[in-house]
Amino acid sequence: MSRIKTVKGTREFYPEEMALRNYVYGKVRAASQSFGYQEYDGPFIETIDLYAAKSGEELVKKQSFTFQDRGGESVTLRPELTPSLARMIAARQNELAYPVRWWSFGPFWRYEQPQKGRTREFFQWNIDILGVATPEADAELIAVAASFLRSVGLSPERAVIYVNNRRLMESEFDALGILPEKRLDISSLIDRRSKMEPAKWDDYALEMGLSATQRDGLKEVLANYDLWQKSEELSRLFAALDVLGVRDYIKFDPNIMRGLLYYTGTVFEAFETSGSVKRAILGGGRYDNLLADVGGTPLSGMGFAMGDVVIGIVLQEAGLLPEFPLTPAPVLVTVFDESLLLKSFALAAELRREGLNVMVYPEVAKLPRQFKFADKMKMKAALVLGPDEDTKGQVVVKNLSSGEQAAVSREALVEMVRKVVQEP
RNA sequence: GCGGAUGUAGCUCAAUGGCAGAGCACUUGACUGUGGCUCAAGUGGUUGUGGGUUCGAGCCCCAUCAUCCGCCCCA
Repeated sequence: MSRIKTVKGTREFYPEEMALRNYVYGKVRAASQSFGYQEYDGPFIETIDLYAAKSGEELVKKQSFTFQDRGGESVTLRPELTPSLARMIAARQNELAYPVRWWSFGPFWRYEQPQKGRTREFFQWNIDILGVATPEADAELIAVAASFLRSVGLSPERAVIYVNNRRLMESEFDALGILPEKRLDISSLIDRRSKMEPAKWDDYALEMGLSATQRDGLKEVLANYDLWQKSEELSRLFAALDVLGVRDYIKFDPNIMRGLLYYTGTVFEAFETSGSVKRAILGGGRYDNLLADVGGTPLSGMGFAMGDVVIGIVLQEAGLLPEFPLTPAPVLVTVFDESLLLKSFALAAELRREGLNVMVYPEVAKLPRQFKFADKMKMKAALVLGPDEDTKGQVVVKNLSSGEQAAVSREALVEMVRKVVQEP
């Protein structure tokens, strides 16, 4: 059988996958809202200019979904949210109550090669605090991330948030005599270290223009896990994380750089420690020039993002997902025969008016078929309204887990159904 | 953009170059007012696609498409 295929890198959300997506969304919402963050969203399509200015044209042209609309304008399926956020903030820069705390969970598209943990269409949690530049604000946002990890069952033994500070690293680079224009190269050099063999990396560092002395000095810096003590920012950050109750998730790591240019202070990334996914679960940092490209006055902010794909795999592999009900309705009203069809419908309606989620079999069918349906849907109760019950004003309520059943009067029915449904 | 692997039933996978199979799922029955468990029977295939080698190809060769894994990149 030939089917029309899906677009490369997209996913279909069957009810099971939709339940997972909504589960993550729910945990994201709970973590965000418990710290007072407001939900917002931007457009899903934007002009390409919005990204070209900030992210660099190469990246946008090669790795985004861009096309001409019927009016001839180049539009892009959004690859990230930050530029839209910047524009939205700039438009109301003087009216907003600072600090602004905003979060979002929505779809994004990137034209990349799909592989484990990476699709071309994905959902991403974005959360930012704007208009305040203290280490304590950084700590709060990291605490949101940690709260989320805890809420989905990822304990500090399983997930770690690695923290570093760009300013600290830059002063270390300066001390080694590394010129400011080399910083970007050095960042990618550091990022690449874990992926290369030590000897090769040593050579590579020289190719990047470091002297042997500088390289060895850099290696010392990268191995110094007490380096944070030299940074007042990091000391304050860790003190705040401590009282926020999430210090157990945090590790200082001078190797965390987050390649991008625009981070200026705290940077962090969360990883799952034991599983097969090597990619970061989430990551972010502090930036100082959010509104520079969209016409506002500079505003400092701190934010992070988390895609739904990696966290989904991590939770699945760790066995941390709860069992999602297949159907929101735990009760099936069966249909005995043609003459009782509408009475079953009426019975279902009556139960719904009592606030119960109820399905009714929508046609006359053999009872085994109807019970099999209820079973496959993992429903908790099946009701039978046959000729005998109809005459006596009763309904049979069957508990599908235990197999027990009883005929009950219409007056006692709702209570009985509630009782069966509420059993674990 | 580069490299590696894999495409066989709805799903997961078998099958020395020689009759295309199993498990699960599905349908029916054992069971005419009741699901799960068990048993029995049954449906289901252009072996991704196009060429080639061969008496004979799921298997070998070439091309192509797709998927997966990794590299690059990762806002």
